[in-house]
Order: sequence, then C-alpha cells, then structure tokens
Amino acid sequence: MSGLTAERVLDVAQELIQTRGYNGFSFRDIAEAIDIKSASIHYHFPSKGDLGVALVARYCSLFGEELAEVRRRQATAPKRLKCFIALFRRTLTEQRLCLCGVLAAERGSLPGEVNAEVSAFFKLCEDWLIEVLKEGRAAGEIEFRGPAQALADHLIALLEGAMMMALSLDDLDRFDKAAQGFLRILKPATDG
Amino acid sequence: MSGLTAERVLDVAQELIQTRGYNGFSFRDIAEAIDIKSASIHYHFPSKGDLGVALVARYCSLFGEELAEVRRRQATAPKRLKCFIALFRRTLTEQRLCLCGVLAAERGSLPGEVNAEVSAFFKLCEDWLIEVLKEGRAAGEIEFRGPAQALADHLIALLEGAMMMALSLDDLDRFDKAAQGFLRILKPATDG
DNA sequence: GTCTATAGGCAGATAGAC
DNA sequence: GTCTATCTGCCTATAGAC
Repeated sequence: MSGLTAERVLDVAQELIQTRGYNGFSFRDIAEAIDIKSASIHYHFPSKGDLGVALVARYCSLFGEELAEVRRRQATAPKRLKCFIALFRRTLTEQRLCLCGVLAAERGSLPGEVNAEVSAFFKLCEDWLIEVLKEGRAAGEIEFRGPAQALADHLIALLEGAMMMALSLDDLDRFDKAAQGFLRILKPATDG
Repeated sequence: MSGLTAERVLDVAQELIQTRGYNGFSFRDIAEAIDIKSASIHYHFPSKGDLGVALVARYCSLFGEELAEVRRRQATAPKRLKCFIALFRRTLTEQRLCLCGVLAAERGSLPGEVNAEVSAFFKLCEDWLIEVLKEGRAAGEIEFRGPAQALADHLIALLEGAMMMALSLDDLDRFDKAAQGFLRILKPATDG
C-alpha cells in the first residue's frame, strides 16, 4: 500500500504548491490533509527536496502522456493547439496555476534538482509544440513565418502568464481571450 | 535618516522576492544584507505583510512613472510598446523576475492586501497598454482586430511568462524572440 | 508503514535599554 | 532608530517503538 499513500502525498503537495508556492506549505499541511502524521511522509520522501523532485517528475510524465494522447486523437495543428491550451485551462478552472510556472517563479530558493525538472517541463512542451507547428505549416493548416521555436515559446509563455494574471485579477475570461488571440495569429483558413 | 534605511530595506526585499519568492526570504536575510539587526526592520515595517504592501506599492508607483515617461518621450505605438517590453527586459537582464509575477504565483499564501496591490499592478499595465494600442490603431501605426484589452493582456501575460521561461531555461534570447513575435502581430508598416 | 517524541534551527515579532 | 535579549511557534528531520 506504500504507493497509494505516496500518491496522495503528491496530490496534496501539488495542489498546495499550485496555490501557495513551494515555500508556502509544510509537511504538516500535507499530513493533516490526508490524516497521517508528518513524520510518516519522510518515510516516502526523506526530504522536502525529494518530494519536490518526485512531484515535478510525475507532473512531466503525466503531461507528456497527455500530449502524446492529443497527438494521436487530433489530426490537425489547430485542433492540437486548442487541446494544448485546454490542458492549461483545466488547471486554471480548478483555481490553480501551472506547477512549473509557480516553481519557476521561486527558482532561487529551490533545490537545484527541482529546478532541473522544471526546465525539463518547459522543454517537453516546447518540443511537442515545435513538432505540431512544423507539421501544421507543412500541411497548410496554419501559417507563420520564422522559426517554430519562437512561436512555441510564445504560446507557453503566454499561457503561463495568462494563468497568473487571470487568477490575480479573478477573471478567467482574460485567459480565454489571450489564448484566442494567439490562435488568430496562425490565420487558419479552417477553424477546427 | 529613517527614509534611507526603509528604502534600502525595500531594495533588498525586492531583489530577494524577485529571485526567491515572498516565502523564500526572511527579515534576517535583509538585515544581513544591509548590516543591521532584523529587529530594526520591524521599526520601519511592523510586519512582513506591511513590508510586502509597501514594496509592491512602491513598485507600482515607480512603474507608473516610467510608463508616463515613455508616453511623453515616444510618439508612436510601436516605439512605446518596445519601451514597455524593454522595462521588463531590464529586470530580466538582472536575472530577476517581475516582482508582481512572482507574487501572483504565490497568491494563496500572501496577505490579502499584498494580493490587492499585485492586481493593481496588472491593471496599471493593462490600462496603459489599452490606451497606447487604441491611439496607435487610430493613428494607423499598428493594426489589430478586436478589443484592445485582449491584446494588452496578451502582451503582459507573454512578458511575465517569457521571463520565467527564459530564466528557467537560462536563455534570455527566448524572451527577446517571444517579444519580437508579438510586435509582428501588429503588422506595423513603419518599424520604429 | 505509521506512530510518538524530540532534536535543532529559524521564522516573525515584541520589550526595553541606549 | 538601532540595539540586545527573548518569546513563541513552526519548520525539517531523525530515532526508535509498534
């Protein structure tokens, strides 16, 4: 049953970081949420840094699987991009920020291994988007000039920032409008 | 001489938050940086929340002045927008994030008054951009469809997110490329 | 695997001398 | 205004019983 408790710990830790930040929660917060003692958490994750690394690694893994799934189920670039945006929007709907966006903001106070995992998340997103953008352009589904990487980074940065702004201003509609603005850049004749 | 120490406290606090986050620094960190005792800081700012509020208020005030200055010295929308972007780029050059971007990420663990000041910062930026965009469109300096607010939010979110991504991936060039991508959207015939 | 108990340190904050 | 001294509480982490 070890795996189950560990997963519950990670679930709570993720929610706490997404709303309060890495330095804004404690092992006791997690312990109380799942009704165990904080010492028990150290059995699963010896240090807070270990917990952080495991958490972001899981986040990357799950997100990577979802991106692969989107690629399988959606055939065109506009549809794939909308699904990409929807993944972030889903988190925002829960009144949470992107785990890695929050951690990137606290970079200077985090263990180096956590920062490395966060960087890996951004690269994961970037690589997926670059491929989707290139294929979409080759297929004539979308139009854009210049390197796909610049556009991929544009979208990731836009979504990360828009989530923070939307929650800060308590207006999730601002996120949707900003995302729509991005899709318009690509001038798709067909709008999936 | 009270004002001088208070300013130094705010300077250090700002740098610490921009790199480590609100929950990632202590009064002792500030005290050591300016060679006083942490108890002395409480004379200027009774609580950490007071310090946070004063800090963001000063940040908004200074930023507002700089935006007004840009408006006075730059006559066209493309030039004004480039200056707006340059203000964020300046912070990034110092290897720091936007103070309010970081605080927005930690929203759930901050005093409500701090969150209110952070929201005010985003509104300040948004209002300035909306006016610049509308004037620029009326003057034919830039082109875009739809409400100016959506585009204003797009730029703010893009810059906030691009700063985090650039620092996380240790590649400030990604910020510049993303910003250039935004300016291209506006299709200015004249490129200030 | 989870518990109790506790170590050891650091946090924000206050009192009162100077 | 800044200091010393100190309070109280929370933090991460460990030891050892069950």
